[in-house]
Amino acid sequence: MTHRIDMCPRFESAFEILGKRWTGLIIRVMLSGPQRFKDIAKNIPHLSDRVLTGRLKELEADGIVIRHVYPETPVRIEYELTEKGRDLKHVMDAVQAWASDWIEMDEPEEPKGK
Amino acid sequence: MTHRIDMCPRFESAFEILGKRWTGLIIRVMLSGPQRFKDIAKNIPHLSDRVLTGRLKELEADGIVIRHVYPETPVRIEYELTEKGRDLKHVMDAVQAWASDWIEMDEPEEPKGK
DNA sequence: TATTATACTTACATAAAGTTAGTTACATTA
DNA sequence: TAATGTAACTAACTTTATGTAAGTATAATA
Repeated sequence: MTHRIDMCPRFESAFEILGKRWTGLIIRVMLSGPQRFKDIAKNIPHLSDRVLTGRLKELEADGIVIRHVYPETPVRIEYELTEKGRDLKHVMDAVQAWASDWIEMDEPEEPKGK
Repeated sequence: MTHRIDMCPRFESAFEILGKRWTGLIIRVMLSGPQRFKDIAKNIPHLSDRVLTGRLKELEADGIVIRHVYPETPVRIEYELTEKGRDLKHVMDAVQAWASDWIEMDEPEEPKGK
């Protein structure tokens, strides 16, 4: 009816994943290799256990992450990126490049005067 | 204390912007040139006015978008990406490439059997 | 049996997003 | 002059997502 830009549904799908809080940081941390739950949590300061659990499940459902269970004592569970997940490195690199060019960091991490 | 990966604060900042629902799609639509409020809304189906207003303000505050007011009748307001915003094209291209490689679209946009 | 550690769950509070309706400003029309 | 129409919001309310704190499951060990 009206002429609208043809928004690629794959692009929309991609942003349903990336456009959620924490997802980008989780993937970035996992790009350095398989990680245990607590290691991911440790590397992403304000991320809660509850949300990390949810995100890992979503990413697993999306085929971006695999969950490995090692029946040791205590049980060891590792999360690893699939090829699909590792290929997001190109996206993360682009974000990093943009951030390096454009984000200033004069103020400390949590500015008070807000 | 513990050894954690040094999460680049610029990267975190970038994902505070990109890691919000709709932001990626809004920027993608704006990459095709200055747009009026209603045009952006028209090109992003399920995005509400309320959220679009908020996102445009955030993006303006982040220096990614400029708001131009043309005192015509009725008043015409156009939103345009700044250089900082246009430079996000590289990120969007990487997302598009990843999505083209990895996102399947067998099922219709809103699968029923979920 | 009690203790310890990891990887979750659950319950509840707050913040963000969705939905619908209304407002403002101005020119055109009746 | 009053009614109408349009774009760009804004307000009120509901629903969903996230934050926070505490609790659970499992298995080896003391």
